[in-house]
Amino acid sequence: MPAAPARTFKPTPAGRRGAATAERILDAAEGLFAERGYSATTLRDVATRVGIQNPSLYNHFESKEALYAAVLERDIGPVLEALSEFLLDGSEGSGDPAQVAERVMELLARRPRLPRLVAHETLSGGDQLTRMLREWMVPVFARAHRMVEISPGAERWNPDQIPHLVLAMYHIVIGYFTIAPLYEALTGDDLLAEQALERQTRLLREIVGALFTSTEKSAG
Amino acid sequence: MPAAPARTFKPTPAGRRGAATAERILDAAEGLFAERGYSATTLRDVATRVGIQNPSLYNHFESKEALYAAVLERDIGPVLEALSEFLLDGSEGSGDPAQVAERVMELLARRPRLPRLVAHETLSGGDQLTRMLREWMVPVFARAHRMVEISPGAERWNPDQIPHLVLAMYHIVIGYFTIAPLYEALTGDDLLAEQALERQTRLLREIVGALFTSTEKSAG
Amino acid sequence: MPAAPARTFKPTPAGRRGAATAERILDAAEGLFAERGYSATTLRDVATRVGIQNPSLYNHFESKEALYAAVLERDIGPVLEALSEFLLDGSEGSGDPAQVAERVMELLARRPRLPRLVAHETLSGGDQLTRMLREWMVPVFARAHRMVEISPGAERWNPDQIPHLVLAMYHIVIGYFTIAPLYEALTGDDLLAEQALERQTRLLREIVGALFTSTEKSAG
Amino acid sequence: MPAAPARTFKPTPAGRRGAATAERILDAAEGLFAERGYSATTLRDVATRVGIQNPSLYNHFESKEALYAAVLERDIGPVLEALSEFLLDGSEGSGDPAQVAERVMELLARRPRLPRLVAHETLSGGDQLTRMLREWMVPVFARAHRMVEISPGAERWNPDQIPHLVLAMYHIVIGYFTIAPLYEALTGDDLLAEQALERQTRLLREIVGALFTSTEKSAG
DNA sequence: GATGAATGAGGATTCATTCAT
DNA sequence: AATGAATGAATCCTCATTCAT
Repeated sequence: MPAAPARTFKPTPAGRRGAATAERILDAAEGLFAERGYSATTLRDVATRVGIQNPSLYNHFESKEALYAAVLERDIGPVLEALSEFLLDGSEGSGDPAQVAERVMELLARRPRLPRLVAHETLSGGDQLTRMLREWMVPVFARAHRMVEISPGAERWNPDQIPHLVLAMYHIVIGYFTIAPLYEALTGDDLLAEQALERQTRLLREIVGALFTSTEKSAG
Repeated sequence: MPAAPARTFKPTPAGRRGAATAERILDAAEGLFAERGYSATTLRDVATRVGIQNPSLYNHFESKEALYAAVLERDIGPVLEALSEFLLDGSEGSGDPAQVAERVMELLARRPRLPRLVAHETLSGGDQLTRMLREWMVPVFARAHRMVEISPGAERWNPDQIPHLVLAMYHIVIGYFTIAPLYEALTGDDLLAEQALERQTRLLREIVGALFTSTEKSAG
Repeated sequence: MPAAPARTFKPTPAGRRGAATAERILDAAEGLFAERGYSATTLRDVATRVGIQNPSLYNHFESKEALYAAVLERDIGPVLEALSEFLLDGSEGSGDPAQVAERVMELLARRPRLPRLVAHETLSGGDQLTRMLREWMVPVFARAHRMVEISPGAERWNPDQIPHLVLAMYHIVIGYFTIAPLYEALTGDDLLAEQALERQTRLLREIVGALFTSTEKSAG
Repeated sequence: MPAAPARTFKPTPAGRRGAATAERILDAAEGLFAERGYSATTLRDVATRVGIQNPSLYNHFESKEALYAAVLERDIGPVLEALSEFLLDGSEGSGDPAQVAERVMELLARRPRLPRLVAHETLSGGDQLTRMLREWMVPVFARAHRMVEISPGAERWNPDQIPHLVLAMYHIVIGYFTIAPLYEALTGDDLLAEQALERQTRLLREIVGALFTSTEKSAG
């Protein structure tokens, strides 16, 4: 991981507006990487968005790749961490798919660009960059897998379908955020608006309810 | 390397070389664009994969963008067309979500790189290139929307949830194919293997069944 | 000089409109070279203007340079030849600057693109291509030089001014045709229209009259 | 190699290298554009002549066209400005064709590459680039036009010949400088040598004298 | 910490030319 | 005689990166 001197404290070290430069670079980069992906994003774009000259980026990050890694880490890290925590610490509801879904929606709603970053990453293939993702994804998927196995309606699923089911849930969630910009361009509706997010959360709850609940009972 | 129908019988009979060059270029480009997306794909890569020199591409396509458009058209066109046909002709089962899902899986299974192309496209934003996608997506989504509205169990959903529901189904399907390479890299399992595809189809059917079926009755 | 099989006789060897292809190529090339000069003219432009495919040019001319040379030869050749003839054969009036000027105007008026070709050539420097020009220019200039020397009023000029004087006349004539397109773009007036050409001829005659006439009076 | 003020005292003190790089680029470009015209000049040639790597040009000019425009502006601007000033301020002699001619010769003698630039421009047609030229040319020509009208001897010319007359003078002047390199290649004489320039100035004065002087006698 | 200048590598594209058909 | 396909060389330009200031 790069030099990312994130979390400096100096409150705007003179002349600098708002956050420390490194942070502002991360913000700009996050936006651009999320919009266009890694290779379609140029450092000049990033610098321009920050309002600095592009060589200045190198005072904060060793390379484009390092910057990208820093963005991923900053963004994905906390979310996956929070999720892991919730899931693995056995917090209340951590075993209930519905509550997990809700929690994930909550987390992502606050970082709506993250899913696009992840999507770009997973699309662009399994290079080294994904290492981080892998490290976090694998255990989370494993946990989700177990969660499904022990959920009420588990008997409904063939064991070898469970990974597919987990993937399906994953795609519903990630895809929703990912497609938001295009959806807005097409329909004019903002999927990231609070109301829409609530609708989606409710939908998710219902889907989970329909899938992970003992059919007979839940119906009875 | 994909199914690229390269290696025609005659091992390039020295001279008739360019027989179906355009087609071979499209194949190569399809693969690369699907793997890496537009901007991460260089024309040199394409040319190399075809086994020609990169300026030769210009004998067949006017520009990188034109090549990309041609790939999209060749790939997406027929599938969406087939789908539209199926959906709009009122063919048998065209109103049944389960059968539609099945049909879509069938179509995509034969062109597994297509979903990645679409994913790259929808991710990279609403440029002009997506026009084609839009033109096809919008009516298909509209149709899906209507289909849900009249499906049994429709009363379970809030009207404004239906678009979300359609998106969810869309993402389950597209996401599955999209993540296949990464999934294989992570777990060793090939989601595009016949068995896996069958599992996914069955899963889809069950999900659809669970979601688009009158609850009371199915319960009763 | 190239293979330029100019002057074929076959009257349109089947399917071909109008002149033989080689001639049509020369026409197109003449126009483009005159407009844009050698390096700004592409063979594709030429071919397009002829209505053929650019490799076909090579059936008629060995190379771009050969084509250029052929154009120059076809265009400049006859004019300079006619001029030389007129000048050197001692035709009537061949020693009278006014009549020479008139004759030159006459010749150029019929080939108004020629001066631009010459201008491009003389501008683009003394490469090999100019050889032909040199071969023709030098004797003509020499002749003009002598003509001035023996003209009435010659005593008005310093001997070492005579080359300058010849150049001046040359530039008045060549420049007039050369600037025609720009002039038209700027003012809307077509310098190549018959009336304008007449005006210019008259002007030339008067200038020559004023410069190459015994100055006894003006001196007296 | 031209007057390029390269080789500043400090032999490029390693680091401050780029001192007046932009200026040196303009010098090099001026030379090449004047020699060969726009499209025959490659940026690599320019860079090589400057002694830098060709992408470095882009640190100083946005594109080849921008560089070209900058050259034109730097070169043509001041001269036309000086000329305009002289002509329009009613400076002493600004109404006297002979003195104007002299002044122009003076100005051009100091920037002998300028006429070639102008010639290339006027030859290569009326693209946008010529805008600057047009803007300057039109009023200057208009002024010259008026000047001729009120000069003694004006009654000798038909009103509609006056533009032709102005053009003729223009071509004598511009053509002289333009043909210098070729002339030297052909004859060995350098038209830009001081002596030659004086001869040409004198010639010009005499021509103007002969043309713009009350001709009562010659007419009578 | 910021930046102007420089650059090697590469990227899309054009061009003149060749060759087999 | 014409052309579709192919190509080496070159062109303009971009990009990530370095370095001295």
